[in-house]
Amino acid sequence: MPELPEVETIARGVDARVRGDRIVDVWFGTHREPFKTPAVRQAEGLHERKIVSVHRVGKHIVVELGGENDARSGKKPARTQDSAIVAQWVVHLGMTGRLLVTSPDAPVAKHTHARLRLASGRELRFVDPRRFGRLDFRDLRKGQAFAGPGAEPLAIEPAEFVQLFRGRKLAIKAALLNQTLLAGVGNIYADESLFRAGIRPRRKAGRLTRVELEKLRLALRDVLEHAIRLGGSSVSDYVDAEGVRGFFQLEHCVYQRTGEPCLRCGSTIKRIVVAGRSTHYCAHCQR
DNA sequence: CATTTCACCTGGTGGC
DNA sequence: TGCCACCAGGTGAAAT
Repeated sequence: MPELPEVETIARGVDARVRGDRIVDVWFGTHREPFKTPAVRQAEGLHERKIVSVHRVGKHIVVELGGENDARSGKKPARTQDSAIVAQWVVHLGMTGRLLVTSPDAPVAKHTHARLRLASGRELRFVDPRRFGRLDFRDLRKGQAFAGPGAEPLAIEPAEFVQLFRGRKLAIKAALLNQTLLAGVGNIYADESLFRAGIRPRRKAGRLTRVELEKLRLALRDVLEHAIRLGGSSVSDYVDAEGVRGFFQLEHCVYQRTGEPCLRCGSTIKRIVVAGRSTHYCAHCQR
């Protein structure tokens, strides 16, 4: 489901609704859980924490947590140092994951794997039919702070961008999808940015010129920023934290437009497979 | 090490 | 209506 613009949209929406709230009850499903940290340990760590903020790192959603969760020992939670971040809940949505803020009496969707009841009465729910998503709890006092791999496509400078691909023999499309190089780019925005930069997906990453790479960096940044403004791409079932669809799918130039005319030159959009992923491009506009 | 392939899942779609 | 093949926005382990 989600690439950088969708994850950014969701993180902003969740942040707006749960920032400052407190987790008062935690429920995890048990059926082959998509969890990095065992559900029991996550539930213990999340209980009675304050949600300080929610933001995006690459395709990950990081929930910053404060407060002492000593409710289990019967003591009242400490209120003084609430805003100091002591832990993180890291959510990766995989292909079909959703992070939803609901009212407590909203019907529980099939494939709901986690429910966090909040002091405000709302619930934060993780739903993921395909179970490619991951949930992870990190205790900062144990030095487990989350650091996403890869550079941020919205912030990377020209020289660093060039350096990422130097000497690499893999296809530029495959390189864009590699999260340890750039974090957050997936299949849609790889295809769309390569179209806008006029570069064929199968070109070897290390053979691109400095000028081409700068065109690509700017195309990627523009496409991602534009998509964020439109709330992401709703290709099948993607929705934001409120269940609202995005609109960038209406602006796709090549992605899932196989056989249709190129919006720029009119020639037919082709579909090939690169790095095991379907890849869409215009053979006339991309060289 | 760099790169490629494939398994992991459920669900939707379109052909017959 | 049903059955089946194929496709799907992501990763990371295993193979090359």
